[in-house]
Amino acid sequence: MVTIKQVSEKAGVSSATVSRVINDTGTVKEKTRKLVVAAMEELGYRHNVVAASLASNKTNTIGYVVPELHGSFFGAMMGGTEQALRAARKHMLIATGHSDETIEKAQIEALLSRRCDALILHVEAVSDDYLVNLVQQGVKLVVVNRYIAEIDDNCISLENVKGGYLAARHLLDIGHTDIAYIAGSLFKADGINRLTGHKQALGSAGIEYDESLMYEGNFQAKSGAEGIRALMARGKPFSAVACANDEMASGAMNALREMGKRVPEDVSVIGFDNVDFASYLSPGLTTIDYPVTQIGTMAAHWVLDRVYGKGSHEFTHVVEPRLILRGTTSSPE
Amino acid sequence: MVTIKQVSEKAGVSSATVSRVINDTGTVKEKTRKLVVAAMEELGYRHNVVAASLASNKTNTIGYVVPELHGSFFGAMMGGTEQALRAARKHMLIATGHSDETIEKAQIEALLSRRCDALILHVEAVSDDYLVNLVQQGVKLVVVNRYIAEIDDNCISLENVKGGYLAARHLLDIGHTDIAYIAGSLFKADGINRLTGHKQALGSAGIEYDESLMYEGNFQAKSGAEGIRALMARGKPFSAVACANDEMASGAMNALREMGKRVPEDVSVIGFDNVDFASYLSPGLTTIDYPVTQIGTMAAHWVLDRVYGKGSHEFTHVVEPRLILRGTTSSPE
DNA sequence: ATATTTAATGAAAGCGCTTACAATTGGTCT
DNA sequence: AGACCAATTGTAAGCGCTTTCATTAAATAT
Repeated sequence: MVTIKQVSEKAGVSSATVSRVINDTGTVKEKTRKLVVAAMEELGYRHNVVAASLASNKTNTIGYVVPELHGSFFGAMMGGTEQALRAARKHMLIATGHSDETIEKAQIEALLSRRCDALILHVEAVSDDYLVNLVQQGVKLVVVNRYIAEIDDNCISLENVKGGYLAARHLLDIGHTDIAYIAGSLFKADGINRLTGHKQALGSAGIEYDESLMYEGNFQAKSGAEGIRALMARGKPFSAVACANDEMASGAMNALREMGKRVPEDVSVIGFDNVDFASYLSPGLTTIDYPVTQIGTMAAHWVLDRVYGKGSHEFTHVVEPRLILRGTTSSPE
Repeated sequence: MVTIKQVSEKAGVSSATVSRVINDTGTVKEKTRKLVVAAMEELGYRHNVVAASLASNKTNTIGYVVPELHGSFFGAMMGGTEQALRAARKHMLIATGHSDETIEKAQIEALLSRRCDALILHVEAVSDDYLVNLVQQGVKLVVVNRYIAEIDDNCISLENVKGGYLAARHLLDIGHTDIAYIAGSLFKADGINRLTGHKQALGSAGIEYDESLMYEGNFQAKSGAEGIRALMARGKPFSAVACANDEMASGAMNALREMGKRVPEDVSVIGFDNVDFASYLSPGLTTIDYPVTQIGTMAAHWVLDRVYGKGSHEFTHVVEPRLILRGTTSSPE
């Protein structure tokens, strides 16, 4: 492997000067710069970022923890981050936490051992205190999709409550009064918050929330179908069902059809997230947009600004959900 | 930041010994090991992997280049890799190539500068020669979804031709003879190969391939819809359409419905890839399974075996597509 | 008890870079 | 021409670890 030393000898300068042209720091006369560049090319020099990181105490690497890699959700988020980071020549070290506290902590620890300059965390199992503590220790991190008051500047989150509200509000607006709800896992913040918003909308319309019209799923398509079957079995009629995410909504749609119900003529369905396949369904799924790519981009901007000082300060800490109207909702007959 | 030196002083041993307990190399008496561990905990020591990498000339990091991060395809692939790698305490540095030669090369170069022990590449724009050359320079890499004869041991690919064949074969088997084809971008190998398989199946059934029943899309849902409209406009009747991926198939299904055609009664549709939302469509999309997670896992096994010598040799270089029967195909009326 | 192995530790030389700081060069101004 | 300042380059001390080799301690053999 060619080193900076060899390049410096070939170019007849000191290694400090070679370092200067590589990093474009300090002042180097154009003539010597060319000399160095020529030497690098001739020797086939490849910069050793590991050594540079050790010496400079900077890795230009961002650690990223997400629950899972499969599915389209986290890919969209990371895609937003990557695009913004690439322009600044930063790289991403990716790890999955599997919504398990031990794994999440181990992954964060591993990323810190690798001296990531900053972390972007979509973690679900680790406690607020743990994260607050990290920040107090001086770890640069952004928490995504989670709000923690003590470190609110480090958080970027969606107003899940509002999203839940918006979905129910839409169904109410077009005339539904008997509205079922298929919730996500209620041990997750998203699951609870979306349901809370749903209840608020019902309340504001003077409709009492009925526990027997709620089914707790687990955010997977299958549980959406199971939810419909369970709900129907309870015998309580409903003309619309709000689901805590699009996967469950698609499962619900299929189950409804299997039971001979038409969507939206017999039952309206609304999802949450607006994942890419929502528009592929037929009819297209009415849903609540979770601007996931935008959140990923904002996390990147936070890091660029706060950690590398290249900021344009282009970020907000709370993003707004909004209704995406497609074909799975209509007024009750 | 606490260093190995400070730990060694606190524990009353040399830094070499501390290094030995951290890496579990060499022989350390149980008693001194405990001493060291206690000192590490007391001081809150965090191993500096960057320094370790420089000294050992190993980063335990695998560089990963994929075309894009969004969509569910690459997430599934990386998920397979991550799971296998995590068990071996390796990490993934992720970069996107955007199917652009300049970007792909720059990303590969960047990952090499960061001294990744190995690369996993899903690249589309870079030439075969370029990759062969890298291998000859001693770069450890796996090329995914691409076959290059000179470095066949470094390749893991799907038999795309066979997949295309299987899809058409299925349509033929259930009685279709007028079969349209919506191709992927034909400047990509996948696009060409899948179409080639399609043609072969037609040929083997004694049916002549008709250019006017082929539409070149671009792998996006929208182009599937456009394909249907273009095909219908040509006036040539068809009772089935094979699509080069699931996104286009879903676009095609929606366009067919908009034009008053039922799927599968009027027109059968078959996709390719078996992405996660294929089963969410209604009816479920009949498609060709591309075992993407498995491919990701195999890439990891290749690296573990060839680069770290932890191999169980659990990998094959070619994976087989297979038919997934759901509800979008049926015999013509 | 002494010689011979083997296990456990330490000393110290890097790994390839960055970055004060010092030294040199080349102008510019009186 | 002499003084002064800015631009350019070099010197050398780390960054925090791994690893070879030498050394010492412990175990086994004779």
